[in-house]
Amino acid sequence: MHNMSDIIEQYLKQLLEEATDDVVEIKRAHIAEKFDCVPSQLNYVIKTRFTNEHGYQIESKRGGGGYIRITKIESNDKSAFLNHLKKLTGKQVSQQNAERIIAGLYDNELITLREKKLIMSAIHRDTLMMEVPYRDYIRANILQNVLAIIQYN
Amino acid sequence: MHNMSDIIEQYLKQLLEEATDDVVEIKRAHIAEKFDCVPSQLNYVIKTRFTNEHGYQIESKRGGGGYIRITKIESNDKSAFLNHLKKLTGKQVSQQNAERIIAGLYDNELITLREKKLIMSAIHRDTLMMEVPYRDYIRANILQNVLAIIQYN
DNA sequence: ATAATAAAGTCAAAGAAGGTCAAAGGTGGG
DNA sequence: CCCACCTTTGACCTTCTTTGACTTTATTAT
Repeated sequence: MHNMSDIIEQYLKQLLEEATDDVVEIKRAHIAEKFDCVPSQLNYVIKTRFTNEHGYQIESKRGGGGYIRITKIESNDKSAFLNHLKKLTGKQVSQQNAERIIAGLYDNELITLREKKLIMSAIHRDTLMMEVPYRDYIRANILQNVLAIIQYN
Repeated sequence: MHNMSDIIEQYLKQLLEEATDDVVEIKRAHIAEKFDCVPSQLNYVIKTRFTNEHGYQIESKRGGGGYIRITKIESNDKSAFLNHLKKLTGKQVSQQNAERIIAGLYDNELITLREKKLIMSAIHRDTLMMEVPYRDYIRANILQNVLAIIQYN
């Protein structure tokens, strides 16, 4: 792992693995101190690596006794998880969000590494070669198909 | 071995030999400094000597903690078949021909049934939702990517 | 209630890599 | 000697990360 953000990402994911209930609660300032970085770096890590699309849910509270709670979205119920991703995809989807969703599928072991690569390449803007918003519509089409196939195969 | 590019090529290949797992990760600026050349020369070396066709795969990341990762891929005889299919696909391809090619991949056990379904759905005219000839171009793009991924993964 | 304190959130600027492209500089075969 | 084809170089671009000043929200003490 190369940079602070990656290291913190790994650390948080490890905490999640150790947690029995897929929930982990942290103190932003505490983690920041542990890794000797500014607190807002935690927000960056969370915003770029623990999104809904990735299959995580974030809750937090400010003020005294504040916290950030990261919950891994229930993927035991594969169908529910896929429906969740279908909703996030909608009728149009950006490359960035699509990539997060696909990464989430892989992290949850719903697709193989090669499938991930195949799907990633199919929804890439260079492959689609057209302007937004059309691109985002086609991408959503492809991803919706993918999600349906994974759900029922 | 008289020019810089050849020397850097040799150097990188040596690093690959020393690596146990056929992967080597470099910092562009660092190598450039070591050989006293401009960083972009590394891009030149990689683009001309470490292509897919040469049997290498390149990944990279920008920003803090950025890197260039070179992976050596073992080339087997399925490569020839895939190259053949790449030629058949060309820059544009009809749904019918694409489906034949994909079926061929499955029949030759180069893809799984689910992968076949995923790819079929991605290149279907209902998914691409646009008129020929654009449809045939995008379809060819997708299929070319698919073929490359199968070839090198 | 209010004020003080304790968190977390936002956002934009600065920093750190790598990528692109075209012009300029070599080189070797015909 | 020329032309075609590498290589080398550098200016400029894009992407990702780090940092910090400022804001908002919740709790606690007066």
